[in-house]
Amino acid sequence: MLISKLVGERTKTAPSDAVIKSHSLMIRAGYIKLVSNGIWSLAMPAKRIARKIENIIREEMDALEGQECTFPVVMPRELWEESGRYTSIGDEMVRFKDRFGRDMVLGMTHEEAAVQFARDAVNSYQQLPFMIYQIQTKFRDEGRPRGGLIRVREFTMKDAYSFHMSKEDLEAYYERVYAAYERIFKRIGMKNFIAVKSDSGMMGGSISHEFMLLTPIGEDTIVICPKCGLSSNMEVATSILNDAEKEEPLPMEEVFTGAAKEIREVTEYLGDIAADKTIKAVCYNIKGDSLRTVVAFIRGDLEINEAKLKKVLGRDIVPANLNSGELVAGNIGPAGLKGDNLVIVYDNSVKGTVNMVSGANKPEYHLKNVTEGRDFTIEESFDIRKVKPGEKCPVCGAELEVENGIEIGNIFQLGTKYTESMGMTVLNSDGKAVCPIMGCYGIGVGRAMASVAEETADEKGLNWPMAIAPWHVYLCIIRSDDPVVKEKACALYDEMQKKGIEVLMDDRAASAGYKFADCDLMGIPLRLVVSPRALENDVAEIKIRSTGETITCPFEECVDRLKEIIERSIE
RNA sequence: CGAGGUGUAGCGCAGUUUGGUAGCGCGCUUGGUUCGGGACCAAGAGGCCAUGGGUUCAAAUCCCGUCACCUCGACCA
Repeated sequence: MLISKLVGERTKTAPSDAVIKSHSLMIRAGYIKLVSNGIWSLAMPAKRIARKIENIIREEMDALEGQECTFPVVMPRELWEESGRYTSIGDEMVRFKDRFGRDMVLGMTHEEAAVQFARDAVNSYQQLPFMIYQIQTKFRDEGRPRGGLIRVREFTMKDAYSFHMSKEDLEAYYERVYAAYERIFKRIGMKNFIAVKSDSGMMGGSISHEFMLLTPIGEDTIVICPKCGLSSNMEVATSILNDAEKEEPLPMEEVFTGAAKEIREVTEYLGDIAADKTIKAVCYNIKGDSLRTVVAFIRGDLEINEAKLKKVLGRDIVPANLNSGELVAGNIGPAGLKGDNLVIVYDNSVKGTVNMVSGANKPEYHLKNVTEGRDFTIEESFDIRKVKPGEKCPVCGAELEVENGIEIGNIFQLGTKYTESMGMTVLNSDGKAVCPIMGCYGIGVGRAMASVAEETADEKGLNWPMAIAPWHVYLCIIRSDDPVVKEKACALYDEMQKKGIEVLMDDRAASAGYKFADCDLMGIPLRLVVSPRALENDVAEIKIRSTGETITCPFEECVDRLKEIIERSIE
């Protein structure tokens, strides 16, 4: 490819609205162009990277006996009603009518399509297990896309679906996919990633993992044990709290606290009270049922984990509107709390507490020395709290750390949610119809690309690992107006292409510095300079983008040297 | 969906306070001089100032509405 003909504008100045490296640099290097909020066009270099990532994924999926298919982007409402997700999924799924007035949806995931595809074709246990996958466009109408390709509405995803006769078989296959995912992310050049236990959310199913790139810009929060390696998404992470000191219960008393409502205000008002000696109430409404209010009690220094609370309730929740009800916002406490339509949930941290401060359920007053078992009684408590750094690992007891990550892939043990709801059965060896057990496995291609960019870019620009670089070599002609130089460079260009080296030639009549800067910005791993100076000495100069190392070699040998470096860095 | 911010040439921005001929840098075109880390000179091209409605002799500028984009939050297989 000649850079003079490459469509995609490279700029010296960063777009003012891009706040993360990969977003800003991919725009500056002419890789991506915004079309609409969360919707991008990819220029040739980005498309080449995407294709290389896809091919690596494809190889690994094929090695797992995967069968590549394509499912449709547009599907009819009826298909999604079979699984019940036409109504259970919210605004994230785009719905529209076709010209005949039929309800259609844009695919945001393809469990329904995969089951619909497989259920008629597969009739016998002898055809299982199998895995079908696709690499295709998804559309999810995100509320707030951000960060360039990190969070978008339209994107390319590899999604795979496996079908098994037994849980054991699924588990064994799941392990193989897990290992394949680790290989995929390593092969595309990602370094600082981990697999974490995750919430299976609307997907259904039980066991699931997310593969996360650890980075401060990540939107997900991950709890990691530095000692035993246990790592979980914050949504499901658990920890052990330090035991409270044993205390004798003191008589409960009412204290005036005026306008103090938040824990910080109350502890400041009362002077000598620590936040962990308080109980706070956090209120929610059940989604679609605004009459009922969920009151979650938790120790004052801790935070409610809404994902866990949702699971305990089995319902979706939204922040409560307390203006209309009988609750006294800011003064809610477990002792003496009365009200119709209340759903009270206690966090484990409140169980067995002694001499706590909590709301008195009337304006301007709190209670001191509230003691569980005497002033109120917990029949059942749950873990509905967020883990904080420094709390103890539930497995080994070491102090947990909290980091941010970008989710770049996930794997789920789905179970029979879709095969049951959509009526997919096969005959087992006893001739009995059973629903196959499913797993599903996703990787976002664009997000993986942006994540690698984020991890490898430096102050000069992008910096692609050889395995996914848009081109291996940036052939930089200094003095392209010199016919001898130009001729030599063009000969090299042809030779490299014959030998399978992917090369981008800078044939422009620009200064050396200008070209070097573009090369660095685009992040091409190797730079080959052909110049009058080098030709005079019959040498060529190779510069390695990632290390800054420069190699001077005899002109005749440079293509072979490049070939060798490329092969060494892809293995 | 809530709060805040921004829309002026392909990109980055000034001009808006105090209404009066649409500007700068980069990039682009042409010619010339340069030529190993974003060269220089000269001459050009390119804008319905997001959009709709007001106010005014006159609106990028003042008023009202709408849209788009960005940030934080909510939401998110």
